[in-house]
Amino acid sequence: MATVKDIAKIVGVSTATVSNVLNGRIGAAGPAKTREIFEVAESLHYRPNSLAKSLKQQKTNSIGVITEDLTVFNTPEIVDGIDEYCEENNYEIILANMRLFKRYNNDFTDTPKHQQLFNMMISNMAAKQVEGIIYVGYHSREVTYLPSRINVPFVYAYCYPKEQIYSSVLFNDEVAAYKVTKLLLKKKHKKIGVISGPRLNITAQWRLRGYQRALHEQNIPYNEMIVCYGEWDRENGYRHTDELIDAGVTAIFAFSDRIAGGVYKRCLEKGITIGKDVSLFGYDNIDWCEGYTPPLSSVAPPLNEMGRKSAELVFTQIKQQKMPSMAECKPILLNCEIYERASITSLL
Amino acid sequence: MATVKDIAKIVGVSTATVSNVLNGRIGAAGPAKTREIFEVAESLHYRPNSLAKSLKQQKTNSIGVITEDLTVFNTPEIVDGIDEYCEENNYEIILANMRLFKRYNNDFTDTPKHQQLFNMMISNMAAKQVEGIIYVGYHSREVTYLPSRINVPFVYAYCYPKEQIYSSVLFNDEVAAYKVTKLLLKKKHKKIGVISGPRLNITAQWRLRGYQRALHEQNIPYNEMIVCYGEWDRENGYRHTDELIDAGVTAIFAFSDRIAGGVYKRCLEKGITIGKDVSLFGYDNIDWCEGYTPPLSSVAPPLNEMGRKSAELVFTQIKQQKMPSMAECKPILLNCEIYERASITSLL
DNA sequence: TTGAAAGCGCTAACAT
DNA sequence: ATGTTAGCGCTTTCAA
Repeated sequence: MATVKDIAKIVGVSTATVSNVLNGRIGAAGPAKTREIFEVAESLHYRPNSLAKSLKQQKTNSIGVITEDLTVFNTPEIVDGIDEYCEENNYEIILANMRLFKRYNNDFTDTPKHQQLFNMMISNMAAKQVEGIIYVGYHSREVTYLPSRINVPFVYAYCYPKEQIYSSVLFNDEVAAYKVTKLLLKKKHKKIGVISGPRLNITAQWRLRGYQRALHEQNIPYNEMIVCYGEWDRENGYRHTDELIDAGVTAIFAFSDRIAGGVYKRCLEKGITIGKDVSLFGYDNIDWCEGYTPPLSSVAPPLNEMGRKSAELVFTQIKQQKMPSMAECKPILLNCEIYERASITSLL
Repeated sequence: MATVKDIAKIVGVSTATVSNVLNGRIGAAGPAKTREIFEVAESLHYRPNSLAKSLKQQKTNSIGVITEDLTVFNTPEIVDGIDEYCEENNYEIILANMRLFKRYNNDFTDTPKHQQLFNMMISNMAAKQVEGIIYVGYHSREVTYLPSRINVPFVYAYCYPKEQIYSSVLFNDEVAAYKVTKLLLKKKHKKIGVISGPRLNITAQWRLRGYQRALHEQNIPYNEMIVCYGEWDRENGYRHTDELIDAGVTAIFAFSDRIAGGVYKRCLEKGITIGKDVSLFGYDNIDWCEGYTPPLSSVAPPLNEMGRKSAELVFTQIKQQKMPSMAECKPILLNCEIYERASITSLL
């Protein structure tokens, strides 16, 4: 690679002049020399060495992004949002992927091993002099990892820290579930079954709360007999369809699209037509929603926006040159979008 | 951030000694000093500045990964494979995402604008002193972009360059389609319909060739009446189901899982049971294959392996210190895996 | 308008 | 066993 020195030698000026000219300092050299410097730089395919530049300037214009697992379906879209925002602000991303799924055989309990890997990644980022770090979870949850003695802005996306001393960006499950339930109520559904994720899952709990609030507003008593729990998978939906149908629900709110997939399957077997005999709502708005017959109504988390917002927070903190206050570290909850498709119908 | 200088000052030795000790040069200092250096480094939370280190050593231990679009379904898994291999070799990834889809409204013809963006990305990577670059396409195809005057190893993954002067890694569509067809033939299907992607698409053409070869081996004449073309989407599958069924096919080979999705939909409407009345094979092995009723048989491209292989090629070239020969630049075609699920059945 | 020189943090050849 | 020194490529005072 050609260096400023090479150019300086050829043109017969000092490296300082070359640097100044190339960086657009007007009047750094006479017009003739200026042009020559550009020409030589061009012909040598000169590219400033960003390592040297950053080292000198003590500024890298880069932020680190640590993903728990890049291959988990929502992650790339969040990273994309971060990337987009960074590009607009002339920053670059250093990406590190923990590969939690493959590395630990899907064991996601936060073990010391995880903590160690986490520390390593942070350490690496610090070594690269990133000006901020965004930690992208694979799924909305509380993570126990805290960056130890880090002196750069740190933001959690799609997850939140045990202690609220760092910012985090999530989406509002309660409001989304409230909206969905209200929508179903408006369509005259009075008996709305729920197939939730695990009972202890915080996300599931928030969604349930939104569901309850909507019912409450309409003075419909909460009936726990038509609320089922299980994993986030198809199997769960499949298993609980019968009891909900038997209980006489006219609509089912599945807390994930995969769960909804199980409902489709079971209904097909039972000869029940979704969108006619029973209404169905999912959650996540995965690609395949449009692929179901009929297409599945669903809740779309604002993934791209979460990415952008996280980046925005990081930049704000970079500019402020100080850690955010406790108050500023309250998780930011963005709103989801509700997609109404043929899987739901109005009664009457 | 603490530096070697800080440590040196506190311990009362030279920076050289600190550096040597910290880098494990045994006997670089007496046991007492050695221990003290480590202690001080620890207490200062010292992290060597990798910019300075790389600059000095003229070696970054990093390779660049340029994705056409990180959010396109197959991309993350490929990147994951690259990442995995790099980690094993103590290299790191610098990721840059072109965001082709969002940036250009899904216009994927290789325009001058694309070329310009491509050059910018390469240029950026070069500035960061990456030791090699992997370009990850969003879909198997020929790309016209060539890295101009790059002096580091360059490998195309999931796409291949116009001129074969760089390595590329893809998967073998012909062999995969051959295997699928052969499998269906073995199950006594004689009349196997095809719903292909666009007629001019190179991938579609290779798959069709595999299909034809398998038929040819069994002396079954190729019947173009039962081969349909269209987009890679559900609509295409939906539209062509009737004519294939009417033509009396007992099995349908859809060249993408999304196309297969359309077949499911139409069959559901017609009261035809897939996996019983008609067998169905897809391609891509998307997550949702297991979600269809019955689960869709499909072809899984070796994404992770493609990533690993690309990285391997880069490392080989880095070690060789020279550009690969033309012969070495023949595209590497990895084999896909065939997943047989309940969507196909044996006749008799 | 131009350049000399210092220095970012680190390492490595070469003293001592 | 430990230190001196030079230098990676760049920017940036400060001086001429």
